[in-house]
Amino acid sequence: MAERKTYHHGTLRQALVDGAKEILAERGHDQFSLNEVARRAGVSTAAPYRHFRNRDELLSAVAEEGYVTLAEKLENASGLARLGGAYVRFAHDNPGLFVTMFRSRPEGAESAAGRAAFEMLLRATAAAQDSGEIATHATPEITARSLWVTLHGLAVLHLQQPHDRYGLGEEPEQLATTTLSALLGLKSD
Amino acid sequence: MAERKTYHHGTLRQALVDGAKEILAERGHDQFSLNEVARRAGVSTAAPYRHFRNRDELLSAVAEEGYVTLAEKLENASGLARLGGAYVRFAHDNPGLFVTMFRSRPEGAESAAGRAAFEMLLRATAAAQDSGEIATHATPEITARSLWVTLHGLAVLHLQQPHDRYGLGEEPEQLATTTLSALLGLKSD
DNA sequence: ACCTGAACACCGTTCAAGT
DNA sequence: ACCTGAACACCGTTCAAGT
Repeated sequence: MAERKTYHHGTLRQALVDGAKEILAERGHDQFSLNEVARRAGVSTAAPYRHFRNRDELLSAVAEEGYVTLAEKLENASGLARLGGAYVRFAHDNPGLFVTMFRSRPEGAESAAGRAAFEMLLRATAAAQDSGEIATHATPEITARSLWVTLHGLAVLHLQQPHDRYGLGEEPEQLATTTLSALLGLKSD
Repeated sequence: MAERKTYHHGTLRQALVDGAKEILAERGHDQFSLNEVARRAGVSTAAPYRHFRNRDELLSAVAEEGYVTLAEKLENASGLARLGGAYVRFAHDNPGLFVTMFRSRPEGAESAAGRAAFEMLLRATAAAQDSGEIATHATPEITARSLWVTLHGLAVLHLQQPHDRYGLGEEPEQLATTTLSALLGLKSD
């Protein structure tokens, strides 16, 4: 807990992560540049390499924070339909961050927050099965995983084709409700 | 239909498309380089710009051929489970091409082959509804779209996490069957 | 310990010039 | 009409050198 002093910057590492998030929000994942992150932080292009092994490792740190935020959003949603809506909403509101989260290769250990997000979906699935809201022979794990897969596909395709082409709706919440309803016969509320 | 002679190359345009496919298969979408395509074709890095406006337009041409191949694969599959298996199998066997297909922004007009692929899923969905194999209140269009979304999510997540983490299986066909069964109660055959 | 300055190989793209 | 050669701005990454 000793007070640390850094040469030019207080906490360059976090400044880089924050700057990366800014660029992702402004320009998207495809236009992300490590050199630009350094420029925004006011340091040389070599400076980030004191804190991250390479560009991908910085993006992994960004992704990890993204998973934490996503898990928070999901916590505030109850029920399968709202959970699904929150997932697609997150992707819709943070496209660059969302794409980054699912591009960064989780080497070995998996994100704890990412795991926590899945656990929420798992609990909601088990509850919906217990209450008879959804009827499936599959285990809660397999069912929840299948739902995750569906929500992820919905988010990904929505980011590429934001306009409504198949009557699923335009708004993230509507997309999730319509899709889950079509597959599971889930009630909208 | 006049015989055309090109300076150094017979049909550079197709050579570039083919070379791009090779690189995508060898190195994947992230490592794709337009300059390397030119190098492989034995032309200068400026030559591709006689045939494509830019890098993205070449990748769009590649994507279009990918949709044609995908539609062919789907044609040889009958029933929802086999269609789904063929979709995930295609992504599994051609990851670089698959990613390219869903990154290239369809400006205005949509791929005819991509539309044809969806039509096949739509017909299989309607048939499954008619036979009572699947029971859902939703229209065939919305149901088919929801299934497409699911298969796409399955393919995307499988490419990132090829190992079996949730008991859905390892093989593309198994993944599709397990997932569709969990959501729809679809019979494996 | 942390950052700079300068370099390297590479990228996408442009444009005058060659045939 | 089609391609080359050379240039431009930019990228990710490395490394000796500064403080």
